Amino acid sequence: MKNYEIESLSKFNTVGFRNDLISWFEKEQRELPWRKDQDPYKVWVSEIMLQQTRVETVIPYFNRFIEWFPTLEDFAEADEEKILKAWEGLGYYSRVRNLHSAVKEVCETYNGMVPDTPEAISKLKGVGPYTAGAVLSIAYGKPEPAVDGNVMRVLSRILLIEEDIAKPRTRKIFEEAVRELIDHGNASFFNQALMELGALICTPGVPACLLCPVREHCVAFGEGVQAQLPVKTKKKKSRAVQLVAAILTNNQGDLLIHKRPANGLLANLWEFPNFEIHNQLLPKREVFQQQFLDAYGAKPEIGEVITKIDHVFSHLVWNVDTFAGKLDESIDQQVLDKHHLKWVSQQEIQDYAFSVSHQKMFAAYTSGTGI
DNA sequence: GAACCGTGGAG
DNA sequence: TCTCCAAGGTT
Repeated sequence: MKNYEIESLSKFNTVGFRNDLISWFEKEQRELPWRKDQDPYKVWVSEIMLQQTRVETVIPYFNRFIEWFPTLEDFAEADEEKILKAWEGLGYYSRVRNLHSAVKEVCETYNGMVPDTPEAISKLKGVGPYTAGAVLSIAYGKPEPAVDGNVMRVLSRILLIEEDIAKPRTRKIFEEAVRELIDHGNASFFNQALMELGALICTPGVPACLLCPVREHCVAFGEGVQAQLPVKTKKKKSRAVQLVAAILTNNQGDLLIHKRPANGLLANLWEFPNFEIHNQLLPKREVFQQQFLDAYGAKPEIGEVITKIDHVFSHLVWNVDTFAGKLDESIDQQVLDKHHLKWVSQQEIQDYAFSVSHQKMFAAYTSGTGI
């Protein structure tokens, strides 16, 4: 049953479209590290990394990841600190924790074989409808749709679909379209070709239609409306959060770091002690001192601001005033453990995964000059 | 369904 | 500077 009839699909030259699309892909596809073989583990890792992330960004992370964890078993056995370090700077860190959990599940429940059915693979943590279809088609050749932003943009133009692609329910319309169009003999190339076309030719804004291998099939191009598609409503703007942070040293020159909670923003990553500023009545230095004292029972000496950081997340902004300071009085080990605090040397700090915002603070601290 | 969850690059 | 975005998923 379908609740949306795609007008142009009845008289659409499906076979011609498939052939033109796949022929183009065979000739023009980029050489990418995850295309060297069809190891389901590597395909899976690449698809998770590529979620909301550009190919050029992913390439070095993928190569290092496979060096560190060549097989599914290697990754399953890795500790949490190491997997977060492998993901440091990539963003959306729940991806790697979910992947780790799912890979361990595959080792225990599926004897180390990545599932090859939609039902089984979709139950794995972090594997949604797109990733399920991508792994099934690319690694196993199964004719399952893998509808991402590229596919929705490309098909919205080819088939002149004007549904709002920002709405979750719209994805189902495109999945139905792909089920009609997909090449059952080469689902892997068909799905990859749709995405590659979206990345290289059928781009947002003004697409390169003169270079497009399937423009004769494209309804939007025929009507000259390709630049108006896809229809996508805007997201609302993010809120700002004021923070005060400090890089604190003790008498041995060690640095105080804090492990973030297991859930929420930047979960399980390390950071320098920081607090949210709710009301701006006191100088920020004193806000930090007071909050630190209330939280941990010690009062640091705080120097000058070493850097002001505006860090943009997907749905909020941090404005962080960062100080350098000293903490002469020692904090009891039990208190450190309870609050997930730790003293580390400047050498040891390299082994801990930090968010980019805190890497910026540390860079300002080590460069000494600040600002 | 809307909000949450990162980052860096392009226009 | 600002907006949008890039191979989404979870709650």
